[in-house]
Amino acid sequence: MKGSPEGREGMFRREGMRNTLARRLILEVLEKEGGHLSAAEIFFLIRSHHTGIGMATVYRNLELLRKMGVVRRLDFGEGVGRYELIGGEDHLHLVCEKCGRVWNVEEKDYLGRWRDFLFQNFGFSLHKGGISLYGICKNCLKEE
Amino acid sequence: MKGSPEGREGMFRREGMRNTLARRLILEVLEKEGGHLSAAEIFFLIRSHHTGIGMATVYRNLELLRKMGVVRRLDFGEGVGRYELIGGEDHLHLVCEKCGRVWNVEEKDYLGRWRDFLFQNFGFSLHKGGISLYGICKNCLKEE
DNA sequence: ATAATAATGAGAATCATTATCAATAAGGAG
DNA sequence: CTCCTTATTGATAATGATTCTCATTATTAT
Repeated sequence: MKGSPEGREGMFRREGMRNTLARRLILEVLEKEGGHLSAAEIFFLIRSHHTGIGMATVYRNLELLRKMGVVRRLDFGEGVGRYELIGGEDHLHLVCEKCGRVWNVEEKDYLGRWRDFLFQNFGFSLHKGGISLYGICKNCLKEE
Repeated sequence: MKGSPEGREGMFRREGMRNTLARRLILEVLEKEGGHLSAAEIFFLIRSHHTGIGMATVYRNLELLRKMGVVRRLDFGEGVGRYELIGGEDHLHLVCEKCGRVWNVEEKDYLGRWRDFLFQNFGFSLHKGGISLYGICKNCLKEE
């Protein structure tokens, strides 16, 4: 969506949607910060420069952007939803259950074979991105 | 833990833990019902036979059992935690984002190779069980 | 049986998220 | 540019899941 010809302004011009400040700011934060941000984190990052943006608006628009296929909601089992922009290389999330860190891994080969396998055997169409796997990371393994 | 020589009574006998009614009932429900139960579901299943078991007790003991390595907490992104007994064959959860159904898949081969790959390349020790993958299931693909 | 204390139930408290609703502002028409 | 329609907003209340509090109860070692 980032590099689409219509650009930011046009992105919301369908179906009577409007190109509002809040939406621009949310996308801006997601682009600049990258990573996996919670609604609250996005809210406070925006608040540091623009007062008068409400928490509810952040939630509403994240849900809207999700439905539009622009962002993806992630759930690392912390009890908080996290959001990332869709686009760029597909990647896995390796979530460490000890330290809570999340490692992005860009890997196509195994993931592709895995996807084919699941589709052929179970008719299950695995998502392109946003796959999370749980375990213990390198660093935490050392400490044991 | 199910087939351990000490049995149910002995399971809690370590570190000053006690073998209480609530704990026995929670384990019983998890065994009988199988599947992936939420705390609320476990609570109501117990309540149907035994009044006077509190919600807080269910949560407390599920967390305890998790720490003991007896149950696993699952998160399918519904905003509710789900619990299953650890043990038996390792399996994957294929979570359908359309219908919400969860398909248990017992598969060792690919999963094992995948685990080896992640360990060798990233030093990441993938969990034995409780891995969830998101996508669209067979049935929902048909309807599109 | 008794004493020491782990565990409990009930309800309050917390945290993330969603719903409500009057006020605001985006964008098309003139 | 101004006016009008209505999508969107901010503030706040409401919800739902989970955790905390604390006086009471029940389990276990003795």
